[in-house]
Amino acid sequence: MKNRLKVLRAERDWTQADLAEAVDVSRQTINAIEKDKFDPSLPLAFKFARLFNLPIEEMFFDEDDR
Amino acid sequence: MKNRLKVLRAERDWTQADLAEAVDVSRQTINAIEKDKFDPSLPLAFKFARLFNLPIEEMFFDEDDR
DNA sequence: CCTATAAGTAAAGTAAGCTTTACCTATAGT
DNA sequence: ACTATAGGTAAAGCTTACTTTACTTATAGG
Repeated sequence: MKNRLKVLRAERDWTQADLAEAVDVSRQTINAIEKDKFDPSLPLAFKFARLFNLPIEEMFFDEDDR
Repeated sequence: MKNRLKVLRAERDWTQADLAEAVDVSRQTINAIEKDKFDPSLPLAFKFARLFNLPIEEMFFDEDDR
């Protein structure tokens, strides 16, 4: 599972810590997701979607889908 | 997190076992998700989305969103 | 050179997702 | 009444998501 978090963050000039606070997880969790260490839970994916006002499918990409 | 799996299944006349097989999880997992015992992982949500050809946000609903 | 800030990473622990086995209940058909 | 099929549920165990603490590296500004 790939994602666009780093870019979306950059567009807003947010740090990993800023984003972590915004969706209420630890900074390490954001780092791990950006580095593809693991996938976010579905509830967390919804939080990102709401925060960035984007559909989940436009921020997270299932490898199998292509 | 609520979901429309039961309805989507009914529309296709599929059993929980059928759906489980289609997305490659156990029947108990489908049952638990339908009964809101837990949320699916994001990868599993993507599988449902692909299977039913629907955006994730049209099958799963974040309670906080309203 | 020193300091501050951002990012990367690792270890240990808890919590949530998911599996397997197994049993129980409900409904429908014979 | 018996059988088959679908759904509900529970326990034990494994894997993955996430936390906390803590150390490291990179960059930029004084």
